[in-house]
Amino acid sequence: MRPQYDRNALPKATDAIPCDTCPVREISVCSILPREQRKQIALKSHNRHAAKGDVLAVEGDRAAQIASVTSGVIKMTKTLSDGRQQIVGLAFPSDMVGRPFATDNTVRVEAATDTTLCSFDRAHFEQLLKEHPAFEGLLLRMKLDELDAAKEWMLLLGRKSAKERVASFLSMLADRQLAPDGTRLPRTSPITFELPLSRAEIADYLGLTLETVSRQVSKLRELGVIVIEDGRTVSVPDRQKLAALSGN
Amino acid sequence: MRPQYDRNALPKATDAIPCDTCPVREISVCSILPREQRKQIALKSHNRHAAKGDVLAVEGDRAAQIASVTSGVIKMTKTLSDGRQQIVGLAFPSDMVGRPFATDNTVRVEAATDTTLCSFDRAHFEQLLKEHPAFEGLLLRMKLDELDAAKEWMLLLGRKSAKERVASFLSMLADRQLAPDGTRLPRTSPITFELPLSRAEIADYLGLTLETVSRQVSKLRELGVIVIEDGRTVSVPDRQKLAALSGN
DNA sequence: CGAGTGCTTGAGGGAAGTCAAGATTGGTGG
DNA sequence: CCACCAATCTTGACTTCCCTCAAGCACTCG
Repeated sequence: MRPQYDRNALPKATDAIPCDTCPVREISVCSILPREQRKQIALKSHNRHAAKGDVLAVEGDRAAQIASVTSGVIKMTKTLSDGRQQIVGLAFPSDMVGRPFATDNTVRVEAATDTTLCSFDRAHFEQLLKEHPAFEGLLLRMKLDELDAAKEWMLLLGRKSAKERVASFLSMLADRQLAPDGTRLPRTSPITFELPLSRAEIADYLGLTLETVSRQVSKLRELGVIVIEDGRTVSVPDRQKLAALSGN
Repeated sequence: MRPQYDRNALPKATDAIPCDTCPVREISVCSILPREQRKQIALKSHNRHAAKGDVLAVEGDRAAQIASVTSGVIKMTKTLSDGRQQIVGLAFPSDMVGRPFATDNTVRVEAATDTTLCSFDRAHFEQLLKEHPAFEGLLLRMKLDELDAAKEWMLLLGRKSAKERVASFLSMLADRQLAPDGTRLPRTSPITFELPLSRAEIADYLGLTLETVSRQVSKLRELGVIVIEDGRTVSVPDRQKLAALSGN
């Protein structure tokens, strides 16, 4: 069965990178598995690269691949028939994308930035889950966390003001930044990072319009809560202050 | 450690009902397990009843129980510090409530109607998951479905108009109704059902105000898409027509 | 029968959306 | 290296949909 999207947009296979040098080896699904299991799992996976904008799957498409993000950011979107769009999830390094145990995708999967992935055929992946209950257990835990995050986002989409949404988004990004060695950073220190999304994409994530996002970013800048180094680079001198504007 | 909520509000233990007469035996988690495993699981569970309004857990509380809903509807809510509320999930018969593998609840759990539950201590439940990979696998599948539903809801909260939200909600309720024998109903036939939520609760679920919900329900009634038998009882003569107003 | 609760309807206001210029940025090729 | 073009972002003016506030209605229960 042919996929409906452009084959050229598919991520290209690259030379296999052993898990030992994987950028997220400390925090990915694989991290807590014993070396032996890890090796078996590595055999079934292959490293892929996706350029910004590459579409990995579309709504209604056959769900063929499951992957762990090793660098970059993947966005998952849903679209109404008249074109209104909503980003329903972002996958950062160590997160999984793809839908095990379903024949069809319910979301469009697209690279928000240049991305590297550790990818599995869905059938192989499901086989691994069956053979390694520890792996399945870990995936369950990850999905439970994802569900908690989704609920948090439902609160944002249902009840927060535009300013609170933008502040929450920036706060979330700050919290998800990784140190150069792939480990997580403390939750308090000042931080500078690249926005992985355009204003339009941020709007689609926050349930706003791009103009509203732009206005609210400007207001946060005027308040001194954030510093815009250039359009896409943001500094947060005091994360408490930003968090205070996030509602909650 | 004492729970922070009123002990009197806790569901009361009732006489054990064997799985063989469980109202959701055909569709619950347990349904596809072999009889032997089912028996072991039943040993660890107990039937409980919760009256409408009973609070089973609050945000920040220790996560102590996991339960399968056997009748009624449970709502899960999140609240901002200034009182704004959002319902982030409903659990219908055969759905699970509770958060395995986390010490604290991130949501408030409350009976939206009179409810019966098949309940487990969290520690026992986690033990069962460990001992029965098939059970764990099934829970994973359920949580993946729940995640899909959450994403669908994010689209609603982020992008749909008030009228589309109300139509989507009624459409979803119609789809989730069970026949008297506990099996699922066809997706097309005309249907009459009770709203499990008040106007205020519907508003909290849809990210609207209760006045807006009331107005939109009135408009759908004027359009002839729904018939209000009495304040809480709704008939949908043509479900296609209702679905057409849901956006998507 | 009156009080309480939940629901409906109306009038007015405000937060975010829409439409429309400009300003910046970044990529490309001369 | 710089100039140009397209894409992205910002800002402004106006509109709209939903929220807020308020009043009245329909049931239920003491």
